[in-house]
Amino acid sequence: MTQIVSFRNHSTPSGMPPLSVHDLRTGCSTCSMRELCLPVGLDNDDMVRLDQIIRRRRRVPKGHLLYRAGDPFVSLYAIRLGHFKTYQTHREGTQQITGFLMTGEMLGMDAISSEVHQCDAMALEDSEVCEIPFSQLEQLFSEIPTLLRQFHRMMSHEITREQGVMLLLGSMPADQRFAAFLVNLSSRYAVRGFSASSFHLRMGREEIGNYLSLTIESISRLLSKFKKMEILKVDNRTINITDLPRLRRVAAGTETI
Amino acid sequence: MTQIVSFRNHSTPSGMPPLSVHDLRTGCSTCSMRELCLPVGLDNDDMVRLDQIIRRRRRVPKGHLLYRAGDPFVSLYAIRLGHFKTYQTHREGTQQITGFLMTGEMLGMDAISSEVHQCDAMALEDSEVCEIPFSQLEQLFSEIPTLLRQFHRMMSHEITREQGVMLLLGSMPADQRFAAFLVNLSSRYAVRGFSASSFHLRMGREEIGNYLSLTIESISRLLSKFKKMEILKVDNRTINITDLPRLRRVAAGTETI
DNA sequence: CGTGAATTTGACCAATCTCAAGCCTGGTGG
DNA sequence: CCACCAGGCTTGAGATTGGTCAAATTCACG
Repeated sequence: MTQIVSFRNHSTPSGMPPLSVHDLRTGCSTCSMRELCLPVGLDNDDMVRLDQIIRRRRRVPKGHLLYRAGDPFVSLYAIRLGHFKTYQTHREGTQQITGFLMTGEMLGMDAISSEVHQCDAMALEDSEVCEIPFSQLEQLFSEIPTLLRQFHRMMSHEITREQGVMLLLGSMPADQRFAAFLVNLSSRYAVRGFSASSFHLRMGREEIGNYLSLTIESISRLLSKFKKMEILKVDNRTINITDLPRLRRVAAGTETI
Repeated sequence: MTQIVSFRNHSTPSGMPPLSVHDLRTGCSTCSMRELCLPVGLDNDDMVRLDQIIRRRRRVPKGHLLYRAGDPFVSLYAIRLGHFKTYQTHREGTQQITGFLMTGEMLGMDAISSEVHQCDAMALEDSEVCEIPFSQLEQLFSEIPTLLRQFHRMMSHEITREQGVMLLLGSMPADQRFAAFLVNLSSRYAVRGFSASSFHLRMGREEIGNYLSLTIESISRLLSKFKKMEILKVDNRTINITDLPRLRRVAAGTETI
């Protein structure tokens, strides 16, 4: 692992072509399940069956909840378009964000065990998801072994991702955490065919701080520090990484500030 | 969730009878996979097929590695007896412990996605595991749907557990973290039919500190503090919880110290 | 332009770490 | 059986990172 932290890594196996704008417009082709099956030799019949299940779409406007903690678990959701955050709520009020998810990533896997959703999932912008009824998916597993295998990879990948966050929260100082966060976003946008160096933050400083267990003030100070170091330019929520290699070194702890 | 933190929760669905000493002596009956299938109506035939796969046992002496990061992923392991820790290694030297596992719990699920183990697994005492070759398990999935469903629950449960640790590392002060750690151990021993109030720590202060992202000194001070508060008694690595309700309140943050 | 929310910046504070010393404890050899 | 040693643990004092509080600034948007 050259990159120690891997927040929510893209769910796409490496080697997969990045999504094109065309993909974003046609059917459910950005759904994780479908994506994941393309490179592993599902035949056309299988694809059709998969599509029959995941065809249902649902729009979620900015700020609205896709599901909330306590809801019965019925479906997994693959993000077709947009961004989400997942968070758990403590005692009245305090929330802890457990992940930021983008196009092609999957929501709801943590609910399989208890059959109840463990967190809220909120759209950070107007978004659209594919609903995948889990019981139907399970049926399909028996018919399409490849699909099952990919599903296992996704679950396992989520476990690995969370271990990365544990590592980050557990043993990185603030600057390293934040750098790792930015590097992670950058890679995930790159995989999706967007710029790795310039992107728009869909979440506010407060949400970033919450996720990284830092205060909003710390995030702000770190942004200023990175700006001064000429690692990046900031225009409100637009980030422009001017020295990605250095940012990576900061994230890795190789370069102390 | 009354108990906010759920480190490595027991993998047994609630309502399952705790393991008896008898269980510990007969065959592979403590393997997670087997355990998990008992209450969900696997018939005898299925059970036999499962046993054929998981029959292979392996002893791991204290301090030895079951697998190490980078090893190719071949099997999952269910702990038959003993305790393990899993940890990732940073740059030369530093390690971050990601979990402590006990009898009946499963190791290796994080390796499915990459087909390479992501962490080292070391025995904290002389231990014994059942080896479950994953490819054979996959074959069995198609024959025994119930088994597959249980497997998904286990994966999902691991995701939930890690979210709990994220919550813990992200938003709890030191005393709360350590209390949560002890409450968690206590519950897991209770489920296994051991005393909830008195148990032996298999890991040193340093390992606890590493897991909770606290220094060894902090752990030591917290032990002293809890002793003074008459929440517990400590004799070396033997913990005796004298006021579990209060410890729970500290863990929950209800009772500030 | 005006208004409230989000962000930035500064000064100070507190939780936790670091460093350093001393203390048990269990194992070993005389 | 006892003394000694090494490793792990405890305790104290001071340093640091990141948090808190407060004020100033900028931005989004009507």
